[in-house]
Amino acid sequence: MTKKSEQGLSVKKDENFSQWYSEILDKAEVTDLRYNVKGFVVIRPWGAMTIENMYQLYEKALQKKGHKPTFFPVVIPETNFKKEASHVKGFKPEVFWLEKIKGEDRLALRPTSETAMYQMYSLWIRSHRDLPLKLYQRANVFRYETKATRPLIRAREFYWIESHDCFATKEQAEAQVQEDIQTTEQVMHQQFKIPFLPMKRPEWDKFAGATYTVASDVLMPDGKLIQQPSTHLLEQSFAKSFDIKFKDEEGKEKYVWQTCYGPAISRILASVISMHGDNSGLILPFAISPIQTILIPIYNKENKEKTLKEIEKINSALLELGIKSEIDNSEKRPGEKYHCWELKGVPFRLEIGEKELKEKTLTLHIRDLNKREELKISDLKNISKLGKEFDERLGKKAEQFMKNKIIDCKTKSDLKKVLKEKKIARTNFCSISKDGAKCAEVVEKEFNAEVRGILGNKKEKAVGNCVICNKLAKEVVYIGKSY
RNA sequence: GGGGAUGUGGGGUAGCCUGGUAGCCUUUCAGGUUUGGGACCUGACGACCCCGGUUCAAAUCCGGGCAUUCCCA
Repeated sequence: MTKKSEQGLSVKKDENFSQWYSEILDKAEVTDLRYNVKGFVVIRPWGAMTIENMYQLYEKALQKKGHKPTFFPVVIPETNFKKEASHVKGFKPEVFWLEKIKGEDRLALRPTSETAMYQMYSLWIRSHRDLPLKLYQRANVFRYETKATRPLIRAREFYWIESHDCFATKEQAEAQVQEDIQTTEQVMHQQFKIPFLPMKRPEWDKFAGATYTVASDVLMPDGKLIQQPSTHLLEQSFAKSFDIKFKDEEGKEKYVWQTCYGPAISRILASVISMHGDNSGLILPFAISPIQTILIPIYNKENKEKTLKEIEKINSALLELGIKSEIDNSEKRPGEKYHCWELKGVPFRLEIGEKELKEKTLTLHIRDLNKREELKISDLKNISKLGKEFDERLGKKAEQFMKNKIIDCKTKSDLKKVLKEKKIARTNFCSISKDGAKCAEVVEKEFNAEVRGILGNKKEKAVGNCVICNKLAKEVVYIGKSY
């Protein structure tokens, strides 16, 4: 085995995605899997800094739409947790319970925070003037997953944002669901460059306690769908259980209408890694990379001092421009540095050596294109523009990947073929209310796939019959394999 | 959900069948020489997943547990 394959990635992304994914997490120093508790991983600085950037962009978008931050306790008393019946039923098997402390209520580690936050909401909301109330928190949550866990993809602890909103009317709450879909579009798609299908889930697959759920499905390179941010119309089920009421303009007491929204940042990172990465390692969008330009000095004894001095100047200029820039001053040789930073997915590398000093230029290496260009020192200010173009290329590529994978199906054999090709089927289906559950079971048994739902942000009209039972179809659904 | 495979220094592995000295590559650390695509020299640190059983003797055989990983549905 050559040194190169020992130190770089030993598998190709399209040949063995699972192994590629595990290896890249380790070698790019995103996570360390050796913590040795099933479903829990250590997130290392490179991963944590990326996650931090993602959090900031997400929170900024939420705040712009009127959400305010909070922090709630990680523990939820059992009595609270049990207040909303269908919520308990849905989550009960997944809860980590703390051992009971004598004389105190038993405590759950939050799997999600409705039952923590809403008891406070009932204290905070009194008048229609308190509405809408739109709060969120940055939180880690705990779920006892029984399926196979995968780092960042399906873990027993994950890092997310959950926003919980209260309104005076149902219409406002439904508008919030649409706003949440827009937020996913603006952040996950426009900024992280992860395209998605907003799927209104079938009745049998909605969030425990919700009237309906719209979840974003993202396609992974192995052809499986992964659920990303989901938004839920809770209507008044929790409001009634937690007694969240307000007096309207006429002095009438009413229950609030609620929604909640949960983007799991650590899981979105899994999609970012999987969607954009290549056989050389990660490719991080310019918008979220902890380092946007890495500067590599190349020198010999004679010009070392001069080179380092010049590179300091360039680094300062970049920092001044608001670019996250760093100099790699380690004692590794240039070639090793190239490989290292390509593995970590830094968008741009600037090389500065004798040639550049002489010509007052820089050599710019572009990660996704694996191409070198000459950049004049006077053109440093173009880096942010180049960063935008960098992200646009990632976005286009991702969209193309997704677009080519949604195939219209009319028959069971179409369906079989499409799923075998690791694609998503778009097809007529009898119903996503309870009536359709039987057909969904057939899909699961015969094709090992799931009915993911209908588009959540616009209506697609079904013309024809259900692909399974052949009765008149009410819906156009999307069917795919999933995580 | 079902099935298979594997646990040996930080990482990758040999040894296991046929019980008896834990070998190799890499990383890390120290010092030195180097610096335009994964450098070299010298030296050092560091391991048999856990619990039980068989045996004079267990990395090796047996049982259980835990963990990792792949495949299928």
